[in-house]
Amino acid sequence: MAERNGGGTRAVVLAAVRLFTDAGYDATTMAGIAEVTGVSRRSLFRRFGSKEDVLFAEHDELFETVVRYMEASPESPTDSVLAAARLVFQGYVRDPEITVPRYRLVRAHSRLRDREVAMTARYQAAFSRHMAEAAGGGRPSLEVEVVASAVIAAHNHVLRGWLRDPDDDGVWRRFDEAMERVRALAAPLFGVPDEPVPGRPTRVGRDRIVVAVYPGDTDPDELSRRVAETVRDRR
Amino acid sequence: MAERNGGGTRAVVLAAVRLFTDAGYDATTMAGIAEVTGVSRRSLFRRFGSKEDVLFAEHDELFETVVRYMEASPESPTDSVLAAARLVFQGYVRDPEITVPRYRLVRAHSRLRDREVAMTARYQAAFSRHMAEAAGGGRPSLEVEVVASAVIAAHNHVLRGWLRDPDDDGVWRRFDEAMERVRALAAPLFGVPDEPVPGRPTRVGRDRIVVAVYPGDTDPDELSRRVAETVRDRR
DNA sequence: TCTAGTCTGGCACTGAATGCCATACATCGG
DNA sequence: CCGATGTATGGCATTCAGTGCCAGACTAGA
Repeated sequence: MAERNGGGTRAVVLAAVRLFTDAGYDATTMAGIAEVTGVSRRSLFRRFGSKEDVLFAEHDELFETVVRYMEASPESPTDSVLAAARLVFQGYVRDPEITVPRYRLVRAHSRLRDREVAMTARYQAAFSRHMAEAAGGGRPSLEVEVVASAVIAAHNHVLRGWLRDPDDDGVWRRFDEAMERVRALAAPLFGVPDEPVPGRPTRVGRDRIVVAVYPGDTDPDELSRRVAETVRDRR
Repeated sequence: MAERNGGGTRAVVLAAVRLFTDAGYDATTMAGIAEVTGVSRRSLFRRFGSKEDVLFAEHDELFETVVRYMEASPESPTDSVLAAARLVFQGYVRDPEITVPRYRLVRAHSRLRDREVAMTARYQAAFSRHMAEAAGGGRPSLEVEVVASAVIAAHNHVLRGWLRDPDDDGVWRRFDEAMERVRALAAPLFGVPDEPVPGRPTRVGRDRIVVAVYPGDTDPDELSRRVAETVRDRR
């Protein structure tokens, strides 16, 4: 047996990441990780479940944390989802020692890429569920799922930028901007009672935004008349 | 050696699906599939690559087809993406013999679920790339990625409904409605030059839709005046 | 007919993943 | 202090996915 040193989970993950990046993911065996860390091969499987899960162990913990946080959040469903996304982002940015090399590995191996994608899908599902439950339970509506996917897409867009250049300073500003744009996108979706009927302007959101949707060939005078009418009605 | 019958790829897939649903995915071995289909174990791996890929072989073909179609499409990038999504949907609906039992398997096994999710992520990436190239190349912008994710989310929303109840008639109507809503969502994102500035109405899309975004407390008269003005300008 | 290229099956091997059992260790009631 | 109980660990054996290698069958073309 090798010497007893790297017992901590995080130490094992770090050692594994180092092996993966140095020798290659496929070339690194669980026996090799066992040898380096001093943890037996069998125990590695017990603690992490699989070779991939060694690489994503930290991320799994993050997921648990974020979901618990989101479900306990007192804010509106949209706000708690956005806050949760911020937590996820923070989980990455705060730990570049693992997330950055992992990103490189993920880009190179399609199997790992699938695993990473699956993680974000889990977040998306959790976000959808959270918003659906706040909206009275049942299955997530189309709007809810679109918003959840938009949050994830925006998150990943900014995140990938950071992963390519972890020294960039403006990440947090860009992240918050992206989330604000998603919020603006989401607002009309939730405000519309049934569906955005073309030709019928609809006041949306208690006090934030008005959105009007018309066929492009609507007569301008007729259009402005209808808009004014609707806005006045609900004022 | 077993008798030489199920040589065709589709026949192999169907046999495998049957085995998976009858005996369970984990309990079914590649040797078992080889025995039933009369194709040798070695050839199964050569043709499909892995056990999972047997289940998703048809889907991989579909992906190739859809991407080729989309890239050759003469329509606007948004339209060709929506048409591509329609093709994907058709790929599912037209082949319930495989897609429906696969859905059940995917729901039960997290590994297969990850694989399924990875497929939709591939579509999303292809959609993003297509729109990004049409917009002058380079990396996909935030807007492009959000729209691609919304298309996928809407597609999956309707698809899951159908997979739960494949006998439902109204699928295509609901699919087209969902896509129209995504189109309405996408229009303002692409039409606005920089970001959706509150208070400045913007004409979007050559001849389809007008969307105006304002702060909720905008004076109704001022609002209708601006809308009319903008619409007239670009007419 | 000979040949080059392609597809297939059989065989052996690596390595991930799991079940089983024995052991070390910590915790707690006596 | 000690035995009992629960838990984490290591070692061992086994199954099975996945791959490299080689031999034979089949096809197309000179």
